[in-house]
Amino acid sequence: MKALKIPEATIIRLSVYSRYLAQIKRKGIVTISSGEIARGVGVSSAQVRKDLAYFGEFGTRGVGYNVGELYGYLMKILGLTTQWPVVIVGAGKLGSALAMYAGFLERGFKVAGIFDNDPRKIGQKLDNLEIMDVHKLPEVVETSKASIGIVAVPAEVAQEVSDMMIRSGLKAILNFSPRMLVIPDEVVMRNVDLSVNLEILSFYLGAQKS
Amino acid sequence: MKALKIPEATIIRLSVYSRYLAQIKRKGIVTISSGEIARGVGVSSAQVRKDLAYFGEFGTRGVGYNVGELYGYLMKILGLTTQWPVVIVGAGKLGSALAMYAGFLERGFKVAGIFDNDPRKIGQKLDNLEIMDVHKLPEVVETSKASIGIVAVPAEVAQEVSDMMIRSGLKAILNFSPRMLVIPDEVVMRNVDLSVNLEILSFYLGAQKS
DNA sequence: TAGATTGTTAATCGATTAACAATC
DNA sequence: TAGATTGTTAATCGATTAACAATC
Repeated sequence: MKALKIPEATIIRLSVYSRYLAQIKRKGIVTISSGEIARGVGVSSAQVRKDLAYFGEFGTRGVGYNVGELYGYLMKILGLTTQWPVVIVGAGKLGSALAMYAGFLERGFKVAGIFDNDPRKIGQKLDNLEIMDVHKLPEVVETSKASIGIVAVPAEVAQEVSDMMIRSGLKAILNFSPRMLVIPDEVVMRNVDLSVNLEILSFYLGAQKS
Repeated sequence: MKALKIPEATIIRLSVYSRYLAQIKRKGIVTISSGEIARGVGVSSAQVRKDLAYFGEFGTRGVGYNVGELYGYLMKILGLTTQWPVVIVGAGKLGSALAMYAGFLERGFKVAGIFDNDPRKIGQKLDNLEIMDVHKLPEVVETSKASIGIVAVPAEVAQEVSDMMIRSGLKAILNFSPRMLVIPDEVVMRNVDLSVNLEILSFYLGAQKS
Protein backbone atom coordinates (compact mmCIF):
# COMPACT_ATOMS: atom_id res chain seq x y z
CA MET A 1 0.00 0.00 0.00
CA LYS A 2 2.53 2.61 1.03
CA ALA A 3 5.33 3.13 -1.45
CA LEU A 4 7.09 6.09 0.16
CA LYS A 5 7.22 7.03 3.81
CA ILE A 6 4.17 8.92 4.97
CA PRO A 7 4.67 11.58 7.65
CA GLU A 8 2.82 10.89 10.86
CA ALA A 9 1.54 14.47 10.73
CA THR A 10 -0.23 13.51 7.52
CA ILE A 11 -2.02 10.60 9.20
CA ILE A 12 -3.16 12.87 12.01
CA ARG A 13 -4.52 15.36 9.51
CA LEU A 14 -6.29 12.65 7.50
CA SER A 15 -8.14 11.78 10.69
CA VAL A 16 -9.10 15.43 11.13
CA TYR A 17 -10.21 15.74 7.51
CA SER A 18 -12.32 12.61 7.80
CA ARG A 19 -14.20 13.99 10.75
CA TYR A 20 -14.72 17.32 9.07
CA LEU A 21 -16.04 15.56 5.98
CA ALA A 22 -18.45 13.53 8.09
CA GLN A 23 -19.84 16.80 9.36
CA ILE A 24 -20.10 18.27 5.84
CA LYS A 25 -21.71 15.08 4.58
CA ARG A 26 -24.37 15.28 7.27
CA LYS A 27 -25.25 18.74 5.96
CA GLY A 28 -25.94 17.14 2.57
CA ILE A 29 -23.13 18.94 0.73
CA VAL A 30 -21.94 16.89 -2.23
CA THR A 31 -18.79 18.60 -3.50
CA ILE A 32 -15.93 20.31 -1.67
CA SER A 33 -12.62 21.88 -2.69
CA SER A 34 -9.26 21.49 -0.97
CA GLY A 35 -9.52 25.16 -0.04
CA GLU A 36 -12.81 24.65 1.77
CA ILE A 37 -11.51 21.64 3.67
CA ALA A 38 -8.41 23.67 4.51
CA ARG A 39 -10.44 26.53 5.95
CA GLY A 40 -12.65 24.12 7.85
CA VAL A 41 -9.80 22.47 9.71
CA GLY A 42 -7.20 25.25 9.81
CA VAL A 43 -4.48 24.17 7.39
CA SER A 44 -3.41 25.28 3.89
CA SER A 45 -5.08 23.96 0.74
CA ALA A 46 -1.71 22.80 -0.61
CA GLN A 47 -1.34 20.76 2.57
CA VAL A 48 -4.68 19.06 2.02
CA ARG A 49 -3.82 18.14 -1.57
CA LYS A 50 -0.34 16.97 -0.61
CA ASP A 51 -1.67 14.76 2.17
CA LEU A 52 -4.19 13.15 -0.15
CA ALA A 53 -1.60 12.71 -2.91
CA TYR A 54 0.27 10.16 -0.79
CA PHE A 55 -2.62 7.79 -1.30
CA GLY A 56 -3.97 8.49 -4.76
CA GLU A 57 -6.03 10.89 -6.86
CA PHE A 58 -9.42 11.43 -5.32
CA GLY A 59 -10.57 14.69 -6.89
CA THR A 60 -11.60 16.16 -10.23
CA ARG A 61 -9.62 19.10 -11.59
CA GLY A 62 -11.70 22.20 -11.87
CA VAL A 63 -14.38 20.69 -9.65
CA GLY A 64 -13.10 19.41 -6.31
CA TYR A 65 -13.86 16.28 -4.31
CA ASN A 66 -17.05 14.30 -3.88
CA VAL A 67 -17.66 14.52 -0.13
CA GLY A 68 -19.07 11.05 0.43
CA GLU A 69 -16.50 9.41 -1.80
CA LEU A 70 -13.52 11.15 -0.22
CA TYR A 71 -14.86 10.39 3.23
CA GLY A 72 -15.08 6.73 2.29
CA TYR A 73 -11.52 6.68 0.97
CA LEU A 74 -10.18 8.32 4.11
CA MET A 75 -11.98 5.88 6.39
CA LYS A 76 -10.57 3.04 4.33
CA ILE A 77 -7.03 4.46 4.50
CA LEU A 78 -7.30 4.91 8.26
CA GLY A 79 -8.54 1.34 8.65
CA LEU A 80 -11.83 2.50 10.15
CA THR A 81 -14.16 0.52 7.93
CA THR A 82 -13.97 -2.41 10.32
CA GLN A 83 -14.56 -2.35 14.04
CA TRP A 84 -11.47 -2.66 16.25
CA PRO A 85 -11.90 -4.46 19.55
CA VAL A 86 -9.84 -2.72 22.22
CA VAL A 87 -8.86 -3.83 25.72
CA ILE A 88 -8.08 -1.47 28.58
CA VAL A 89 -5.88 -2.32 31.55
CA GLY A 90 -6.45 -0.10 34.57
CA ALA A 91 -9.95 0.69 35.80
CA GLY A 92 -9.07 3.85 37.72
CA LYS A 93 -10.61 7.22 36.91
CA LEU A 94 -8.92 7.51 33.54
CA GLY A 95 -9.38 3.90 32.42
CA SER A 96 -13.04 3.95 33.42
CA ALA A 97 -13.69 7.21 31.60
CA LEU A 98 -12.00 5.88 28.48
CA ALA A 99 -14.03 2.67 28.67
CA MET A 100 -17.24 4.67 28.56
CA TYR A 101 -16.08 7.37 26.18
CA ALA A 102 -18.60 7.52 23.35
CA GLY A 103 -16.10 9.17 21.00
CA PHE A 104 -14.23 5.88 20.59
CA LEU A 105 -17.33 3.93 19.64
CA GLU A 106 -18.29 6.57 17.06
CA ARG A 107 -14.99 5.98 15.29
CA GLY A 108 -15.23 2.19 15.29
CA PHE A 109 -13.45 1.21 18.50
CA LYS A 110 -15.30 -1.18 20.77
CA VAL A 111 -14.12 -1.90 24.30
CA ALA A 112 -13.84 -5.70 24.50
CA GLY A 113 -12.79 -5.69 28.12
CA ILE A 114 -11.44 -3.60 30.98
CA PHE A 115 -9.10 -5.10 33.56
CA ASP A 116 -7.68 -4.33 36.99
CA ASN A 117 -5.79 -6.14 39.74
CA ASP A 118 -7.68 -4.53 42.63
CA PRO A 119 -10.10 -7.11 44.15
CA ARG A 120 -12.44 -4.28 45.15
CA LYS A 121 -12.80 -3.22 41.53
CA ILE A 122 -12.99 -6.66 39.92
CA GLY A 123 -16.59 -7.61 39.30
CA GLN A 124 -17.88 -4.04 39.45
CA LYS A 125 -19.77 -2.75 36.45
CA LEU A 126 -19.18 0.30 34.26
CA ASP A 127 -22.49 0.58 32.46
CA ASN A 128 -22.68 -2.89 30.92
CA LEU A 129 -18.97 -3.59 31.13
CA GLU A 130 -17.70 -5.72 33.99
CA ILE A 131 -14.23 -5.02 35.32
CA MET A 132 -12.26 -8.24 35.02
CA ASP A 133 -9.24 -9.69 36.75
CA VAL A 134 -6.14 -8.79 34.80
CA HIS A 135 -5.26 -12.51 34.71
CA LYS A 136 -8.10 -12.95 32.26
CA LEU A 137 -6.42 -10.61 29.76
CA PRO A 138 -4.82 -13.29 27.52
CA GLU A 139 -8.09 -15.17 27.29
CA VAL A 140 -10.14 -12.09 26.38
CA VAL A 141 -7.57 -10.90 23.84
CA GLU A 142 -7.82 -14.26 22.14
CA THR A 143 -11.59 -14.61 22.09
CA SER A 144 -12.27 -10.98 21.16
CA LYS A 145 -9.45 -10.92 18.55
CA ALA A 146 -8.35 -7.57 19.97
CA SER A 147 -5.16 -6.05 18.53
CA ILE A 148 -5.09 -2.81 20.48
CA GLY A 149 -4.47 -2.37 24.21
CA ILE A 150 -4.77 0.80 26.28
CA VAL A 151 -2.43 1.20 29.26
CA ALA A 152 -4.20 3.22 31.95
CA VAL A 153 -2.26 2.16 35.03
CA PRO A 154 0.19 4.03 37.29
CA ALA A 155 3.72 4.53 35.90
CA GLU A 156 5.26 1.96 38.26
CA VAL A 157 3.41 -0.97 36.73
CA ALA A 158 3.08 0.29 33.15
CA GLN A 159 6.02 -1.73 31.80
CA GLU A 160 4.75 -4.90 33.43
CA VAL A 161 1.28 -4.39 31.99
CA SER A 162 2.70 -3.62 28.57
CA ASP A 163 4.75 -6.84 28.66
CA MET A 164 1.66 -8.81 29.55
CA MET A 165 -0.29 -7.20 26.73
CA ILE A 166 2.34 -8.17 24.20
CA ARG A 167 2.55 -11.73 25.55
CA SER A 168 -1.22 -11.87 25.18
CA GLY A 169 -0.87 -11.12 21.48
CA LEU A 170 -1.71 -7.44 21.22
CA LYS A 171 -0.02 -5.68 18.30
CA ALA A 172 -0.57 -2.03 19.24
CA ILE A 173 -0.43 -0.13 22.50
CA LEU A 174 -1.81 3.23 23.48
CA ASN A 175 0.08 4.30 26.58
CA PHE A 176 -1.49 6.85 28.92
CA SER A 177 1.14 6.38 31.63
CA PRO A 178 3.88 8.99 31.76
CA ARG A 179 6.64 6.42 31.34
CA MET A 180 8.62 5.25 28.36
CA LEU A 181 7.81 1.63 27.58
CA VAL A 182 10.21 -0.87 26.05
CA ILE A 183 8.47 -2.91 23.37
CA PRO A 184 9.51 -5.16 20.46
CA ASP A 185 9.98 -3.50 17.08
CA GLU A 186 6.94 -5.08 15.50
CA VAL A 187 4.55 -3.65 18.10
CA VAL A 188 3.13 -0.19 17.36
CA MET A 189 2.95 2.23 20.26
CA ARG A 190 1.71 5.74 20.92
CA ASN A 191 2.20 7.72 24.08
CA VAL A 192 -0.58 10.05 25.15
CA ASP A 193 0.29 12.52 27.79
CA LEU A 194 -2.70 14.28 29.27
CA SER A 195 -0.68 16.66 31.43
CA VAL A 196 1.76 17.72 28.76
CA ASN A 197 -0.87 19.73 26.93
CA LEU A 198 -1.63 21.77 30.01
CA GLU A 199 2.10 22.20 30.54
CA ILE A 200 2.53 23.61 27.05
CA LEU A 201 -0.22 26.12 27.77
CA SER A 202 1.54 26.93 31.02
CA PHE A 203 4.77 27.53 29.12
CA TYR A 204 3.19 29.89 26.61
CA LEU A 205 1.27 31.77 29.31
CA GLY A 206 4.54 32.25 31.15
CA ALA A 207 6.42 33.31 28.03
CA GLN A 208 3.80 35.98 27.26
CA LYS A 209 4.52 37.79 30.49
CA SER A 210 8.24 38.27 29.85
CA MET B 1 12.87 35.28 27.84
CA LYS B 2 12.73 33.65 24.43
CA ALA B 3 15.06 35.23 21.91
CA LEU B 4 14.59 32.84 19.00
CA LYS B 5 11.59 30.72 18.14
CA ILE B 6 11.44 27.52 20.12
CA PRO B 7 9.97 24.45 18.41
CA GLU B 8 6.86 23.10 20.07
CA ALA B 9 8.41 19.65 19.91
CA THR B 10 11.13 20.99 22.20
CA ILE B 11 8.58 22.12 24.79
CA ILE B 12 6.92 18.71 24.71
CA ARG B 13 10.27 17.02 25.26
CA LEU B 14 11.20 19.37 28.10
CA SER B 15 8.05 18.20 29.83
CA VAL B 16 9.10 14.60 29.28
CA TYR B 17 12.63 15.27 30.53
CA SER B 18 11.30 16.97 33.64
CA ARG B 19 9.23 13.98 34.56
CA TYR B 20 12.08 11.60 33.94
CA LEU B 21 14.34 13.74 36.11
CA ALA B 22 11.76 13.72 38.90
CA GLN B 23 11.95 9.94 38.81
CA ILE B 24 15.76 9.94 38.82
CA LYS B 25 15.81 12.48 41.64
CA ARG B 26 13.57 10.26 43.75
CA LYS B 27 16.17 7.52 43.37
CA GLY B 28 18.72 9.86 44.91
CA ILE B 29 20.93 10.11 41.83
CA VAL B 30 22.80 13.42 41.79
CA THR B 31 24.42 13.68 38.35
CA ILE B 32 23.20 12.64 34.91
CA SER B 33 24.52 12.99 31.36
CA SER B 34 22.58 13.96 28.26
CA GLY B 35 23.15 10.42 27.03
CA GLU B 36 21.49 8.90 30.06
CA ILE B 37 18.50 11.23 29.82
CA ALA B 38 18.30 10.40 26.13
CA ARG B 39 18.21 6.66 26.77
CA GLY B 40 15.68 7.14 29.55
CA VAL B 41 13.15 8.92 27.38
CA GLY B 42 13.95 7.55 23.92
CA VAL B 43 15.59 10.43 22.04
CA SER B 44 19.18 11.21 20.98
CA SER B 45 21.68 12.86 23.31
CA ALA B 46 22.25 15.65 20.80
CA GLN B 47 18.53 16.32 20.91
CA VAL B 48 18.60 16.66 24.69
CA ARG B 49 21.49 19.11 24.59
CA LYS B 50 19.95 21.08 21.75
CA ASP B 51 16.62 21.38 23.55
CA LEU B 52 18.31 22.64 26.71
CA ALA B 53 20.52 25.05 24.75
CA TYR B 54 17.47 27.13 23.80
CA PHE B 55 17.22 28.20 27.41
CA GLY B 56 20.77 28.37 28.71
CA GLU B 57 23.73 26.34 29.89
CA PHE B 58 22.75 24.01 32.64
CA GLY B 59 25.51 21.40 32.61
CA THR B 60 29.21 21.02 33.31
CA ARG B 61 31.47 19.82 30.48
CA GLY B 62 33.05 16.50 31.26
CA VAL B 63 30.60 15.90 34.10
CA GLY B 64 26.95 16.23 33.09
CA TYR B 65 23.95 17.83 34.79
CA ASN B 66 22.99 18.11 38.44
CA VAL B 67 19.67 16.28 38.54
CA GLY B 68 17.91 18.45 41.11
CA GLU B 69 19.18 21.65 39.59
CA LEU B 70 18.19 20.76 36.04
CA TYR B 71 14.80 19.57 37.24
CA GLY B 72 14.30 22.94 38.92
CA TYR B 73 15.26 24.85 35.79
CA LEU B 74 12.90 22.81 33.65
CA MET B 75 9.98 23.31 36.01
CA LYS B 76 10.70 27.02 35.98
CA ILE B 77 10.87 27.12 32.17
CA LEU B 78 7.60 25.23 31.90
CA GLY B 79 5.95 27.60 34.36
CA LEU B 80 5.22 24.80 36.79
CA THR B 81 6.65 26.40 39.92
CA THR B 82 3.31 28.05 40.62
CA GLN B 83 -0.06 26.37 40.78
CA TRP B 84 -2.41 26.99 37.85
CA PRO B 85 -6.12 27.09 38.61
CA VAL B 86 -8.05 25.40 35.81
CA VAL B 87 -11.75 25.39 34.99
CA ILE B 88 -13.52 22.62 33.12
CA VAL B 89 -16.72 23.07 31.14
CA GLY B 90 -18.61 19.85 30.54
CA ALA B 91 -19.22 17.35 33.34
CA GLY B 92 -19.83 14.32 31.17
CA LYS B 93 -17.70 11.20 31.36
CA LEU B 94 -14.59 12.87 30.01
CA GLY B 95 -14.91 16.16 31.92
CA SER B 96 -15.59 14.33 35.17
CA ALA B 97 -12.61 12.03 34.70
CA LEU B 98 -10.35 14.97 33.94
CA ALA B 99 -11.63 16.83 37.01
CA MET B 100 -10.57 13.95 39.23
CA TYR B 101 -7.41 13.01 37.36
CA ALA B 102 -4.57 12.99 39.88
CA GLY B 103 -1.94 13.46 37.18
CA PHE B 104 -2.96 17.11 36.75
CA LEU B 105 -2.62 17.90 40.43
CA GLU B 106 0.82 16.29 40.56
CA ARG B 107 2.01 18.72 37.92
CA GLY B 108 0.58 21.82 39.55
CA PHE B 109 -2.87 22.12 38.01
CA LYS B 110 -5.76 22.57 40.39
CA VAL B 111 -9.36 22.29 39.25
CA ALA B 112 -11.02 25.51 40.41
CA GLY B 113 -14.42 24.53 39.10
CA ILE B 114 -16.34 22.22 36.79
CA PHE B 115 -19.45 23.41 34.97
CA ASP B 116 -22.39 22.02 33.05
CA ASN B 117 -25.73 23.23 31.74
CA ASP B 118 -27.67 20.06 32.58
CA PRO B 119 -29.89 20.72 35.65
CA ARG B 120 -29.57 17.06 36.63
CA LYS B 121 -25.82 17.40 36.91
CA ILE B 122 -25.65 20.83 38.53
CA GLY B 123 -25.23 20.46 42.29
CA GLN B 124 -23.90 16.90 42.11
CA LYS B 125 -20.52 16.23 43.61
CA LEU B 126 -17.38 14.73 42.14
CA ASP B 127 -15.41 13.89 45.25
CA ASN B 128 -15.30 17.33 46.88
CA LEU B 129 -16.00 19.26 43.72
CA GLU B 130 -19.53 20.47 43.08
CA ILE B 131 -20.69 20.70 39.49
CA MET B 132 -21.79 24.29 38.92
CA ASP B 133 -24.15 26.01 36.54
CA VAL B 134 -22.19 27.20 33.51
CA HIS B 135 -23.60 30.70 34.12
CA LYS B 136 -21.34 30.90 37.15
CA LEU B 137 -18.24 30.52 34.94
CA PRO B 138 -17.30 34.23 34.70
CA GLU B 139 -17.60 34.65 38.44
CA VAL B 140 -15.45 31.62 39.26
CA VAL B 141 -12.82 32.56 36.68
CA GLU B 142 -12.53 35.94 38.32
CA THR B 143 -12.39 34.81 41.95
CA SER B 144 -10.09 31.83 41.28
CA LYS B 145 -7.84 33.85 38.91
CA ALA B 146 -7.92 30.92 36.49
CA SER B 147 -6.22 31.41 33.11
CA ILE B 148 -6.79 27.98 31.63
CA GLY B 149 -10.07 26.42 30.54
CA ILE B 150 -10.75 22.87 29.43
CA VAL B 151 -13.48 22.30 26.84
CA ALA B 152 -15.07 18.90 27.46
CA VAL B 153 -18.45 19.38 25.78
CA PRO B 154 -19.96 17.90 22.59
CA ALA B 155 -18.71 19.35 19.29
CA GLU B 156 -21.97 21.21 18.63
CA VAL B 157 -21.58 23.55 21.60
CA ALA B 158 -17.77 23.71 21.75
CA GLN B 159 -17.50 27.06 19.93
CA GLU B 160 -20.13 28.63 22.14
CA VAL B 161 -18.39 27.40 25.29
CA SER B 162 -15.02 28.59 24.01
CA ASP B 163 -16.49 32.06 23.33
CA MET B 164 -17.87 32.19 26.84
CA MET B 165 -14.53 31.15 28.30
CA ILE B 166 -12.75 33.93 26.48
CA ARG B 167 -15.37 36.50 27.50
CA SER B 168 -14.84 35.31 31.06
CA GLY B 169 -11.17 36.23 30.81
CA LEU B 170 -9.45 32.90 30.21
CA LYS B 171 -6.19 33.17 28.26
CA ALA B 172 -5.62 29.53 27.30
CA ILE B 173 -7.90 26.75 26.14
CA LEU B 174 -7.42 23.01 26.05
CA ASN B 175 -9.98 21.67 23.61
CA PHE B 176 -11.05 18.03 23.87
CA SER B 177 -13.90 18.42 21.37
CA PRO B 178 -13.20 17.22 17.83
CA ARG B 179 -13.97 20.60 16.30
CA MET B 180 -11.80 23.48 15.20
CA LEU B 181 -12.44 26.51 17.40
CA VAL B 182 -12.13 30.12 16.29
CA ILE B 183 -10.35 32.18 18.92
CA PRO B 184 -8.62 35.57 19.09
CA ASP B 185 -4.88 35.65 18.34
CA GLU B 186 -3.85 36.39 21.90
CA VAL B 187 -5.52 33.29 23.31
CA VAL B 188 -3.41 30.12 23.36
CA MET B 189 -5.14 26.92 22.35
CA ARG B 190 -4.34 23.22 22.08
CA ASN B 191 -6.51 20.54 20.59
CA VAL B 192 -6.42 17.12 22.17
CA ASP B 193 -7.95 14.37 20.17
CA LEU B 194 -8.45 11.17 22.12
CA SER B 195 -9.65 9.13 19.16
CA VAL B 196 -6.93 10.19 16.76
CA ASN B 197 -4.30 8.18 18.60
CA LEU B 198 -6.31 5.00 18.24
CA GLU B 199 -6.86 5.87 14.58
CA ILE B 200 -3.13 6.17 13.99
CA LEU B 201 -2.65 2.73 15.51
CA SER B 202 -5.45 1.48 13.29
CA PHE B 203 -3.68 2.95 10.24
CA TYR B 204 -0.36 1.30 11.07
CA LEU B 205 -1.98 -2.04 11.86
CA GLY B 206 -3.72 -1.88 8.48
CA ALA B 207 -0.54 -0.88 6.64
CA GLN B 208 1.37 -3.83 8.13
CA LYS B 209 -0.91 -6.30 6.42
CA SER B 210 -0.32 -5.02 2.90
C1' DT C 1 -13.53 29.02 -24.55
C1' DA C 2 -12.99 30.99 -19.69
C1' DG C 3 -12.83 29.88 -14.96
C1' DA C 4 -11.82 26.82 -11.43
C1' DT C 5 -9.32 23.48 -9.02
C1' DT C 6 -6.53 19.44 -8.90
C1' DG C 7 -2.03 16.87 -8.73
C1' DT C 8 2.79 17.56 -8.68
C1' DT C 9 7.26 19.70 -8.90
C1' DA C 10 10.55 22.88 -7.13
C1' DA C 11 11.69 26.20 -3.49
C1' DT C 12 11.59 27.20 1.18
C1' DC C 13 11.59 26.52 5.71
C1' DG C 14 12.49 24.23 10.02
C1' DA C 15 13.98 20.51 12.87
C1' DT C 16 17.18 16.73 13.77
C1' DT C 17 21.65 14.71 13.65
C1' DA C 18 26.60 14.54 13.42
C1' DA C 19 30.77 16.32 14.57
C1' DC C 20 33.96 18.65 17.30
C1' DA C 21 36.15 22.43 19.91
C1' DA C 22 35.76 23.87 24.62
C1' DT C 23 36.48 22.57 29.12
C1' DC C 24 35.67 20.13 33.41
C1' DT D 1 47.47 14.92 31.57
C1' DA D 2 43.70 11.63 29.80
C1' DG D 3 38.93 10.82 29.61
C1' DA D 4 34.41 12.45 29.54
C1' DT D 5 30.77 15.30 28.30
C1' DT D 6 28.92 19.72 27.28
C1' DG D 7 27.50 23.57 24.10
C1' DT D 8 27.40 24.85 19.42
C1' DT D 9 28.12 24.89 14.52
C1' DA D 10 27.48 22.83 10.10
C1' DA D 11 25.36 19.11 7.44
C1' DT D 12 21.47 16.46 6.71
C1' DC D 13 17.04 15.31 6.55
C1' DG D 14 12.13 15.95 6.17
C1' DA D 15 7.98 18.57 5.94
C1' DT D 16 5.48 22.62 4.33
C1' DT D 17 4.52 26.09 0.99
C1' DA D 18 4.33 28.23 -3.48
C1' DA D 19 3.69 27.89 -8.10
C1' DC D 20 1.88 26.08 -12.17
C1' DA D 21 0.81 22.77 -15.88
C1' DA D 22 -2.93 19.61 -16.52
C1' DT D 23 -7.63 19.24 -17.11
C1' DC D 24 -12.48 19.31 -15.90
